[in-house]
Amino acid sequence: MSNRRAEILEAAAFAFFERGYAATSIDVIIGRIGGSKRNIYNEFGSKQGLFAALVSEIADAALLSLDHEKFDGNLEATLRRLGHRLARIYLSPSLVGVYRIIVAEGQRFPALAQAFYDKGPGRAVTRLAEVLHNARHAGQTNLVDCMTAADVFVGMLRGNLHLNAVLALHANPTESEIASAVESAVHIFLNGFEVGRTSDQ
Amino acid sequence: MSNRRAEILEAAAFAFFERGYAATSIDVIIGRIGGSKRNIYNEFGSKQGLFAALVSEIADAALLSLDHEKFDGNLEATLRRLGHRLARIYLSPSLVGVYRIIVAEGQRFPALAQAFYDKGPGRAVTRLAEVLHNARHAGQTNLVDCMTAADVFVGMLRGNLHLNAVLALHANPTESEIASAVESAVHIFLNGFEVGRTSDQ
DNA sequence: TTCATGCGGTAACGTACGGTACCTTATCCA
DNA sequence: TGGATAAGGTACCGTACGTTACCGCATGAA
Repeated sequence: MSNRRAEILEAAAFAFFERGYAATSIDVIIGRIGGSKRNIYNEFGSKQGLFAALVSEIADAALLSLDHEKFDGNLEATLRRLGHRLARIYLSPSLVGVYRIIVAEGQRFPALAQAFYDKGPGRAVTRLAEVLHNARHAGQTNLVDCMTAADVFVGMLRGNLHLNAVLALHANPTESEIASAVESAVHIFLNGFEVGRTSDQ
Repeated sequence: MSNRRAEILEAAAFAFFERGYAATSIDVIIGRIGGSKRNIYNEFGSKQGLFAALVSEIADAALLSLDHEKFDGNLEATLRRLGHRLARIYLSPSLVGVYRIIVAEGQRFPALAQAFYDKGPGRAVTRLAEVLHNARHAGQTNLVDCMTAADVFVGMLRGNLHLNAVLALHANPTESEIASAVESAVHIFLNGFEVGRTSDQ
């Protein structure tokens, strides 16, 4: 894991995220950090190999922090905490960038799309399903289909702010926007939209 | 609105959806339907112009059917019907195709991304907010923030199946998968996940 | 010190792209 | 029927890309 390798990956991320996969040239990437294209071809073999390494690295690193999430005895608090973390991950520039390109190139690189899903959203769903499973064992819920429930919750979180981020319609959601989106998701997930809703405005 | 124009747009859609914007050449598009590149450049001016026309047309046509949706006195039934229609729209190959490319190119064509959102997801949210507003006037609900509620509901629907479709991980969701996703979304939106949940399995 | 080995830089190759100049052909009005 | 006008086809231009051949240079062993 040389330093040069990391340097190349960082420059590649910057370039790919800015211009997309097809529109980014090896020359531009190497132009950012100096040196020659041989650096890239010696290390990654091809443009495709460089991109695959980048996707793998970013998706893996982004979701890693979720693995330490545990059910702490309070389902609502756990959902809120996990939701916050997940929302922040999904809105992080690097994951949004990878998402954009994977979406565009998924059909041409099916293995990459699958790997991205497994390391990213798939892992989030699995992790949440485990949390819900533990909560059921602790008597905090009696829902049976933990996997579907996790799917829905993760989908809600992604739906709220992710589309805007992905389409680059708004620069950055504020902290309070994120908090409010997570709050809505948790509340609806547990109670539905109306029941016990704090009537704002 | 000549026939030739429609023919070009259809071929362009096919090519763009298959290979992405940057990787699709004018030659390939015209190769599908015969003739010469002058047809495209006379009608659309540039590759960008062709793509913009395509996005506008597809996003506009896809969401058009939503404009006839009305609140019919039963909120749950209305949500279910609107949800079904929306899910089908979001999963339609043409909208998935446009979404893929818009996501990838949104940063370089901000106006296109905005237009896509306004004609697509934005219109869906607005339409649903109106339905909820009417439902409130009819006494079927007392929720106050119709816009946020609509946002969440649309997000839930998108979250469930859309990601899989967009990443091309599964060929086509079955009718029953769509129905079950809509059912989950409606149920959770109204009641939360557990309350009164039909215990499947 | 010498020689082998492998990496880094340069320059180029072959290809393919978006766009256009130019010529041909069809269409339409008088 | 004849002439003008627009559209279609062909061939090409300049450019830029991914990749590689080739060469110099540093490094480490003997």
